[in-house]
Amino acid sequence: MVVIRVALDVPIDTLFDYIAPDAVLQDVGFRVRVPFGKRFMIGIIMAVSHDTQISSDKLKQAETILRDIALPPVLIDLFEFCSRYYHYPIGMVVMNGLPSRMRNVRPLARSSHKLSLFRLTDLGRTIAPSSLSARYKVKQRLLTWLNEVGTINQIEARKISPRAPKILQEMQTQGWLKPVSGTGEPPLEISPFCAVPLTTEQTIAISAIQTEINQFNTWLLHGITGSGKTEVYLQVTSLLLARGKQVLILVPEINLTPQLEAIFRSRFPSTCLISLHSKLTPSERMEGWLQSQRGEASIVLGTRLAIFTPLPKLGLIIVDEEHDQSFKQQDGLRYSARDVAIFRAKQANIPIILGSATPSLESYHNAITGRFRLLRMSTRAVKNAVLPPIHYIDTRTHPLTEGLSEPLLTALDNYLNLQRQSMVFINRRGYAPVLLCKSCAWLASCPRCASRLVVHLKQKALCCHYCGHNEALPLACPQCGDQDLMPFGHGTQRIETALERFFPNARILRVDRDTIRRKGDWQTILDTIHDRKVDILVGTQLLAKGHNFPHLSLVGVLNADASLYSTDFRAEERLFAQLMQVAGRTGRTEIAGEVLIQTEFPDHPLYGALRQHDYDAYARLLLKEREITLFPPFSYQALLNAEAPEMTMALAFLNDANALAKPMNSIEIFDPVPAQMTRLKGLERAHLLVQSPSRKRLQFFLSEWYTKLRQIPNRKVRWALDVDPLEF
DNA sequence: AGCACGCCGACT
DNA sequence: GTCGGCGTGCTC
Repeated sequence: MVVIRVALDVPIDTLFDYIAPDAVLQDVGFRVRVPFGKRFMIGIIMAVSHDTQISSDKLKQAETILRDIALPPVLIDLFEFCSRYYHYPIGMVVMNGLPSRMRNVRPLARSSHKLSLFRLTDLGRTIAPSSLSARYKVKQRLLTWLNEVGTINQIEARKISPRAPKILQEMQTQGWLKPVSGTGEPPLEISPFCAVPLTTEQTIAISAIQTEINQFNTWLLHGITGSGKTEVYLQVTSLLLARGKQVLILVPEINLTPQLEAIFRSRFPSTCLISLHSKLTPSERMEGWLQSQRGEASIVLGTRLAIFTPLPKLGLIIVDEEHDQSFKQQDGLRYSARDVAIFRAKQANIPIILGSATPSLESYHNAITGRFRLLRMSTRAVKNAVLPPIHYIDTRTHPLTEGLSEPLLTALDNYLNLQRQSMVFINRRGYAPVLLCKSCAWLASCPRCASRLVVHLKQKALCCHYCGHNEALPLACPQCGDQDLMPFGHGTQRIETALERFFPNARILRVDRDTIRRKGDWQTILDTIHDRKVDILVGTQLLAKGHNFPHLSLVGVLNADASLYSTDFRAEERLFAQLMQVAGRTGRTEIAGEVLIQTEFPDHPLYGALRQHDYDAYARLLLKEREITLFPPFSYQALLNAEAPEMTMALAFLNDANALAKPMNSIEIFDPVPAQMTRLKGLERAHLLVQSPSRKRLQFFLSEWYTKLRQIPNRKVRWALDVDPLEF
């Protein structure tokens, strides 16, 4: 009797056995349609066997094995590793990692046009976009793109206009375009053209990686902002493309994809590059997945979900901004794409590069203890570009008007007169974070969360930044009826308004999640900044991440101190990284920049190290503290999260869980406590922390504990384990 | 997660 | 009498 073991998208941590008379060993990895309870489901065959533990009266027969696309064995191993390490049901791990389109039985037709990639013919190159009449706006934009980037695919075209695919066909019949086959043949341009000579540090980094290009190594590329990490990525990528290998590049945020994509595309114009992220339609994602799986896509660039892409010829993984929290998924399968990437590189025996100006303390510790190989780049790549001086404005002696100090306003005025760009950074969107009634001290709070509602004056609304709850801005206090409601504190909208008053002639642009949504396009904002159509930028950390603004001279930081009081032991690490990133936005060209930070604690060691741009000194200081307190990276943690309608239920569950835990050597279990965000979306939340100096022992403990936890009869409590948690 | 069964209250 | 509330239990 032939039995197949199937992974199904259900929250039960087991595989399901089915009789499949026609199954063979080679069917592992194929999809299969099976009866499950009263319905049918699509699953993945994880194993083929001759015996089963399941009694024959329960055993059903599989309906059809869909032998169209198979998951390669390495991907199955990867899923199994994730299920084991993160203690999450195997079927849900598998389905989380695959395009949703695969759950559909509809044949995965390869629509012919999706593959096509176009480039200009010699005739096409002679046509200036501006020579076309304004009636052909789409055609103009397609030509401009092609002139700048070299190639265009269907997905990019559709972003320009929904009619673009048709117009591309038209341009092809006009003889302006020719299709390029994306069949993964080695690129014509093997060594990429680099306009600027490499720095010594770049050369050293590249040749170090090059000498061990065929084996597993975790390289920590610790390069200050502007030191040219991207150039190192490009050069190492070209080495592997020349060997016919595939390269996987992970970026933290979707906003960073287009930028890096454009750089890679212009450097490797005839190489098939695809980008994978959550904004693609299910079909687009499926198509990208298939191109990767067939080995046609040579460069795969994407957010954390891209780590589960099948890549038969994988030769290198790059994780850019490796310290970024976005690599950790915060719900469902709580995986760290960076850590999974390291596993994957080891599995494939290939190098992995973790790049950052401010590495996570975990990675930094691994580098100085020799587990990772450290590559440093401490000078800026552009000649004469220097790191900007950082000054502090003591807000105890400099009073604030609308959140802004007089020295900062003077500096803004100076740079405005010099026609240089400035940026004011405040990590809080909206107008004011609190709405307060002056007569009865009522505070606007979210009905579903333990959070304050944020005033959004322009939309005349109160918003919860955790659950999205939105209500009209009240005219009077709902508690006492007094009309004296006061917005308290400052957000980007309020700073924008204040700056408009202080500098009526300046062109001010606010950049945060709200304006991105409204304008619909991050790219147009970037263009506006690059074309110097803006004098003062006001924004959140969205502005800080990875972007290069050559005309920026002044960076002002408001409200940085908030993180210094945080109970989160990683808050300082994050604040330091964030301020280093913000400071790095300026002085990237020959023209020196300047950073002004408003703070109540200018003598805090964090600010001292920041002034020196000394990541190492501060990282070592933080590591000392972590060593004494036995926090990560000197211990490994797991969090048991529970949520329920009542806090008592959540805590009761955690107490039961605690009682079930077998006391073990070098495993420390803390008491259950309410989560930082006590209530979220109407559910009360609590957790229990487990800590151990040994990752192995922690894993051993968790495996045993998890099997017991699964047997607790499920009351109204939803629970999940978070291994290596970043949020508490 | 679905989807059943099952046992109590308020309706045509 | 039965429609429907959601507690409990199972899915190979």
